[in-house]
Amino acid sequence: MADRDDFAQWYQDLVYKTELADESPVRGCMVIRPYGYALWENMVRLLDDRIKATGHENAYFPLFIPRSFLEREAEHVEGFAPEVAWVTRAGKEELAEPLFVRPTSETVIGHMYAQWVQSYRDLPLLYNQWANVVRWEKRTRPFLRTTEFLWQEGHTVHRTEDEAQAETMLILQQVYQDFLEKELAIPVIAGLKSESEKFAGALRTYSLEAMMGDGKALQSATSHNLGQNFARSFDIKFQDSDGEVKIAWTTSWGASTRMVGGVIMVHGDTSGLRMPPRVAPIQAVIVPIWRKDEEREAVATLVAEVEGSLRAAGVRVKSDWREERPGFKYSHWELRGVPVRIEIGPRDAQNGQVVLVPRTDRSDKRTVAREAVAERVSALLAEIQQTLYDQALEFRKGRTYTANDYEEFQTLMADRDRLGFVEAWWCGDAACEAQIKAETQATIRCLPLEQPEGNGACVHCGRPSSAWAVFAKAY
RNA sequence: CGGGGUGUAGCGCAGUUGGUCAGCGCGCAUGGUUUGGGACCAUGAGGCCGCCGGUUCGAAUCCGGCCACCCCGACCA
Repeated sequence: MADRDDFAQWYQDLVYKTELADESPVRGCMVIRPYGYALWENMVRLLDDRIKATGHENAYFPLFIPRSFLEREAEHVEGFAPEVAWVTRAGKEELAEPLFVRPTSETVIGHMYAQWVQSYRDLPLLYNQWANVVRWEKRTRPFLRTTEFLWQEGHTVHRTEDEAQAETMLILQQVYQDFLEKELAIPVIAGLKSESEKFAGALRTYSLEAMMGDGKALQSATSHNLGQNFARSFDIKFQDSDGEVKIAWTTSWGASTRMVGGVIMVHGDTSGLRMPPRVAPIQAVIVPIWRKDEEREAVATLVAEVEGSLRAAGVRVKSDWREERPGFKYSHWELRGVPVRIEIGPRDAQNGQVVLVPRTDRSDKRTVAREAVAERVSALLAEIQQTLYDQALEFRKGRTYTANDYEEFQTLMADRDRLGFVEAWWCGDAACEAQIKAETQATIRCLPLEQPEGNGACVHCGRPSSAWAVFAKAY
């Protein structure tokens, strides 16, 4: 576990050792275990709150979709066909029309929307669904890329292009960016995807890019302005107030269990996970310490009291009464990333105090009076949440570079110990982008929303460029 | 789908000139001593050595075929 030099191995070991997930009998699929699922549930709750707060409603659409639907949007087919799983038989019967397992639901939802939208008065239509999807990827990694994964996908319909664009940005920034930064303590860069990296069938794709502990980028959420592409293919039309029949504008946006991988890779350290308190399945763990029976009794009384007051204060707390030595329990919970450890031993029972130890700094032990525990733990959780964010941002800043020429660019991308984000001008030519990828493995993660003034020379070809891009190796 | 690798106890591995080669560490069970940073002792449970076939008196070990998984690429949230 201490070996983070082999980051991929460190990551995988951590996922399994901490019991977040386990391998399944089916290649590329994983079992999300209770500890991992509890984390996901907390993420779902906080993200769902934001989705609803911005006016969206949840619905559910079917897992199976008729083959013909996939073929309706040309770019969409091309993009997803290679990784689609098919159902061709039910029992002994061959199906008249094969069904595919949704890799995403634009098609079936578009089909339904066409029936539900008649008038401009029906708009906007703002629905979201929480679902599983299947993409038959060649190469998988737990949470980061699994054959089946869990996510939410929002699908909206609008009257005007401006409205659709506003929705796309609202989701990107007010929903996803806010969620990632405030709840997961993961700083992200919001930006526009290049043409070659955009969603199959979209007009424009925006994403949030986060830097992992090895300097690679993880696309953590995406928001697509689909323009009228899907509306045209699926016949989503409405009669406007001027009496004219118009084609609608749609968006879609998604965030998945991949974000769990982000939490691991952004915050994890050589001792294991570091759960952001806001989503930690267990925010504080009480480790009772005793030798003799009478000590245990005195300790138990204080543990019960502290546990009660923490629970009353809304803290997710657990007492670890297992017959193990304290040191064993410390490392056990550190590995699992519990933000705060509370040690309660005979000395503490005697003095009416407890010892708080933040996961972010084990040497920072704090002795707290029993009456003040709830307040102090709550404050400490907030402090840890902030510390994790600050450290992640600091790390990203330290590994973000500006490349003035291609040689410098290549040097940066080749140095494993300094690997990170490289910002540079880009001419906008897909050929240039492809060559950079072929030569350095780095891709354009996004064109950040915040663009510098003026323009410069493309880092690859030197032609005049007005686009400022973030390049990185990506997951 | 190309290149490389590995299949032996729940996990990690050793054993592969054919015959005390069914073993080690961790974990697990029971009992005891321990307990403020990953304890120790004792006693146990647990494996058709990936699968199928062949060679042989005898195969984890040699031969042939198959399967699975992992790593590195191309594809991707």
